Amino acid sequence: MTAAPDTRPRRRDAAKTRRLLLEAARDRFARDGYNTTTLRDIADEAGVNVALIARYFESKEGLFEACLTAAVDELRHEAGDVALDRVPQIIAAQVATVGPHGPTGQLMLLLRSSGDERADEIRRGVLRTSAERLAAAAGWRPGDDETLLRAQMVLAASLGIVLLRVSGALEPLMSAGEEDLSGPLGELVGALLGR
Amino acid sequence: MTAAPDTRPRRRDAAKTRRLLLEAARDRFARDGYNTTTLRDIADEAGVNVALIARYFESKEGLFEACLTAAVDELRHEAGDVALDRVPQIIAAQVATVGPHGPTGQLMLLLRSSGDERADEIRRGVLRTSAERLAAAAGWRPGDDETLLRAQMVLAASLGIVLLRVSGALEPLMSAGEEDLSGPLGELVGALLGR
DNA sequence: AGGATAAGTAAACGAATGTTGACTTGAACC
DNA sequence: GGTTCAAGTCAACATTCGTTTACTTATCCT
Repeated sequence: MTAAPDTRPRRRDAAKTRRLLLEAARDRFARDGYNTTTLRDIADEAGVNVALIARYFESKEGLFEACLTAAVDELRHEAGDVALDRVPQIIAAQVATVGPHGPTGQLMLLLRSSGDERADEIRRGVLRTSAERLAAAAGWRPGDDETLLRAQMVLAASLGIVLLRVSGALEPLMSAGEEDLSGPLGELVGALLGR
Repeated sequence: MTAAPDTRPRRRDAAKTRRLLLEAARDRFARDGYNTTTLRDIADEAGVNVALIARYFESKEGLFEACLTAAVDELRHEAGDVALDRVPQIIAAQVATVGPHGPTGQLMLLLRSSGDERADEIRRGVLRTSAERLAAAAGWRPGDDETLLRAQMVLAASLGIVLLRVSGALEPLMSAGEEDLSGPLGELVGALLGR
């Protein structure tokens, strides 16, 4: 019997607690912002000790940075090059799945400033490449500032909708489903990045 | 010589320092959010002593609430009932004047949560009536959820653009002027609340 | 079985923050 | 001029937060 990977749940599992911390941190950071969220809140929500954050993520900024890069990976995985007419559906799906207590609040992380220079750098990079990918779907070539501006406005609109949904308590926007959003979003994208 | 109101600058002027504190607080709250901003920062920026905040505004939450109501008054003053085709210009003007160090960051206050229940109540009220006024310009009547949803999406888009301009460092969106924004905004509004 | 090592815990530190109270100073009024 | 009271200052408080340190306990290896 050679080395079969042990799949039994271990009472002490570094990878698991690290993952629990990361998930809890993403939820809290996305919902409440960087400065409002305390490490003790995160640790409690993950059910582990506060000191473990320092062990696994060095510091609070390190944890936030890990949240950002994790979100970046998921987003990158999700969307490659897409056709323009599928953009509204994708945005609607992303926006709709972000409820006040929803699981996928990655988008919100892009708006939550930490003050940390490196985290801000990552954040800017994600926003910039997202806008460029969006613009590219509308036939953007480097130098075409008008199209890029419009793509950034689409991105800004999407983020604004997410923000109001998670923290705004505006009806009917908050409880609107993907099917309610995709229509108006389609017209919005069509108007800005036009057919 | 009867009681002519004394217009000479007084070395000690309660109303003036109160105003200085309020302006400094609005700038910092709008730019950095509630929890990130410290009372000592605000007092330093206003050039007065920290303890005066407690005297004039009771507490930090009281100060934030004062900022919100002040912003509400200005916004209410600014826009009564307007025709739909003038909406994009108004939004563009509001959005354009909000630079990273600009003076009028009232809109951002609507997104900065304080956690305080009464402040959140005010915030929700402003957002709700703004959306309804916007919807009314597009012929909305109570019960018409589709139009209201679209008006809220316009509002969300505007706030998202402001947010990315003040904290995003996205070019060309950040340095776009009112004349660059009014065109695309017009198409956005037209598409969502459209004729 | 027994030690070695990683995983987890508990408690405390220093710094920063909101808030409070006593004190000082300037201006208005007699 | 002297009194009075608001306007402004100073210093300290109790908490909270991020972080560190020393300690305990479970799991793996020989």
